[in-house]
Amino acid sequence: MEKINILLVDDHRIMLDGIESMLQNSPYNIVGLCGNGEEAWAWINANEDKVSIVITDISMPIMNGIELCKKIKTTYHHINVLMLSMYNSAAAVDEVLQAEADGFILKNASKVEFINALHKIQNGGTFFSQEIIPFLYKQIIAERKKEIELGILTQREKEILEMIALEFTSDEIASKLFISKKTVDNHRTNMLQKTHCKSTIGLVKFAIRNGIVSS
Amino acid sequence: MEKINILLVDDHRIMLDGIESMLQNSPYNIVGLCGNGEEAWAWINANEDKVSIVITDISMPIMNGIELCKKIKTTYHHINVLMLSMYNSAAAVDEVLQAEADGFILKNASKVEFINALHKIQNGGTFFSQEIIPFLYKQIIAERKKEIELGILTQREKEILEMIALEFTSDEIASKLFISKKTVDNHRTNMLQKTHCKSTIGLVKFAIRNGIVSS
DNA sequence: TTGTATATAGGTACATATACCTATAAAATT
DNA sequence: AATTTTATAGGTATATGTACCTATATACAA
Repeated sequence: MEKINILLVDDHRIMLDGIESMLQNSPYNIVGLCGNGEEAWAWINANEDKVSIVITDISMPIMNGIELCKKIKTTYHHINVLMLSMYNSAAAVDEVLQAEADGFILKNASKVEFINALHKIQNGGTFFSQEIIPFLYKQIIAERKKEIELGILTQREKEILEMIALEFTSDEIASKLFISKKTVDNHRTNMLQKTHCKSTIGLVKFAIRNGIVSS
Repeated sequence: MEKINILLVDDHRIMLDGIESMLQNSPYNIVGLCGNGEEAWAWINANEDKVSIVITDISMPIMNGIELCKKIKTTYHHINVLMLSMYNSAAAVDEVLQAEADGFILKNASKVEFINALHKIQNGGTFFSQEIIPFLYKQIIAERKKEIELGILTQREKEILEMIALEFTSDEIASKLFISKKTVDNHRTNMLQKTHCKSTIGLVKFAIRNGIVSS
């Protein structure tokens, strides 16, 4: 039986060793080891037909796993990607999904789970650690809330809110948008009502919370 | 030659495997494996004379490596501790030093460095990864900057800034602090000057940026 | 000990924001 | 076709914040 070729990408030597020893006596064959995304990307470009699955850490120097995954997915559709992470943070899960990885497991996964993930991915499926699921769920709920929270404002209101949070006064905003100061103030009043904020300060915190501006 | 007994503590199975394979054909003998600090602490209390060196990860569930190290160092002076970390953050290094660990290396350390660290520690010495030094320096600079940013405000100013960011008006703050509104306004003016902000909005963003309040 | 920073408080003037109104035209929705 | 939302703009009054001042007592540092 022919073995499945795997490229291992991780900047932690111990991790590479650990995974390598895990895959002994399995149908998976490690054909390459890389210490960061850039190295891995060069390797793949030189050996695109020699690898079926790329197992990559998320946080690495120079080029991280997310970027690597995005590059792979836009150029080599036949290569599947399994992401590895130390922590199950909502942000990480989100990034992995956006990078369109085929699987995401934590580094404390058991050998059984690991092999299982590879098996599913190799067969065109996806695999996400059980531990990630509740986090993912929370993330989805949070995203929904975020959209709802932002959804209560119109495009114009968001535009004005951004300028408010950028420390422009109503007068300045009016000038920049070629509208009356009075109109800007009306938008302010409406936003205060909609967001149940007491003052501009609350609006600014709302803007930061929802990613309209950064602090 | 008698082997040196080692207790391995890490919540990542792959990491345990990796270290175990690294220590094959070495004078070190792994006599126990634990998944977190609490487990390890119980193990040590039951086998205090069977272990010479504890190799422990820093971040673990229930009880982390720092706490474990502190407990070991206050009760069992003869046990040496080598801390492992995924990242070389200044905060981590600082904590490791405070916990009085005998060594601190990163998880991407080579086998040679690993064995070297154990050797030095076993002989009553200490070992810290070279890789930690430059990062530590940067981190310290960064920490200093942060402290400077917050340090430009007095305690009272920070107190008032927090209340401002919590959407209280000067009048309300004055009432709560039993001072004049005029005093509060003076603090505002001073803070605006110190932080080079245009208005309260800038102050609030400053407060959020520096962790005085959350958005 | 002589300055410097801090916390306090007042005056005056001006700038900015907010709370109520009304009103109109275009766009979207029902 | 009728209704609602959105973006626009005005009036008036008040609330809140900001820019300049001065001033005092205390604590801390050069």
